[in-house]
Amino acid sequence: MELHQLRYFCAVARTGSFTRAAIEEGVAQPSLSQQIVKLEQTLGAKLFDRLGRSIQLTEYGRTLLPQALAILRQVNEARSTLESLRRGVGGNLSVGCIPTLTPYFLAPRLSDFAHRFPDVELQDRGTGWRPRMR
Amino acid sequence: MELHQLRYFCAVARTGSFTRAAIEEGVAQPSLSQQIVKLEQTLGAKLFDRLGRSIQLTEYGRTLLPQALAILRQVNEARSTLESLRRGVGGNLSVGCIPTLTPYFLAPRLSDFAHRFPDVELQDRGTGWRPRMR
DNA sequence: TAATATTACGTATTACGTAAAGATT
DNA sequence: AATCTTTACGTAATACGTAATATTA
Repeated sequence: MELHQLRYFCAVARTGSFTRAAIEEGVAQPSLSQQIVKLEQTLGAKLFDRLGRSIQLTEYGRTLLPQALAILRQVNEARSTLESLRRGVGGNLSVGCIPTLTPYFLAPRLSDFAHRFPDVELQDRGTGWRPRMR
Repeated sequence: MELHQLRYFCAVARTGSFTRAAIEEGVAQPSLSQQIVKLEQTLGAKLFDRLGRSIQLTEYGRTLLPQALAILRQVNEARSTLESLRRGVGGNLSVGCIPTLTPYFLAPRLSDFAHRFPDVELQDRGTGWRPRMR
């Protein structure tokens, strides 16, 4: 399983065509087709049903697709994170969140952010908001 | 950026040594060293400080490491998901969650699960629990 | 000098492109 | 017949291993 194979797979899934996928990926159709076959062999599962001209994802393909997208997204994220680090990250960003969501939704994301950009200082400035007590 | 390069990178980071990493990965040292250099070139950033015998992650390396691990984890997850699908998934699993967490914590994970194992039926059996109203 | 990383170079794998064949509407 | 995918095959890129060199404790 290689990254370019996952890219090709996603392109075929998205376009529904080996030809269009090859054009988008900038490779020859046969090359792309080979890589898909190879991916299928290494995974031990057919990813597409070839119905003449049209293509349809198999159950395996439908299972792999979101994961492949997630992998590629994460690869791009890694690239852009390093790129940000090279250029330096600047600017100013304020984030708000209702208290109920803070521990489960906001906190882990802030934690990831702090991990990724260790040079960005985070501050809790509060909201000034208080529950009505009267 | 290739998957095997990320594997090599993580191995070096974990072992702190090109030699030990090469042994673990089952390749010759120079080959592994080359791939690390190549990875550094494509990313445009040095990942390790070479201090004679010992190796230390640079800031770029420290930034990349968790992302590389996440990518490899996701790749393995994709593999094992397909493997599970090939073997068929069986058994019986009950999941509980306090109401406060359900929408933000449990729901998206169940959604992912349902997406990954479309043949597994999910049921909400309730908890029998009710808030005290007296 | 012993241990480790890099450089140099030859080899084998493999991804790719072109051309031809097969298949479906 | 036209369009799309697969197969066949030659080429170019590249990952790998061996050998030699450099570097440090």
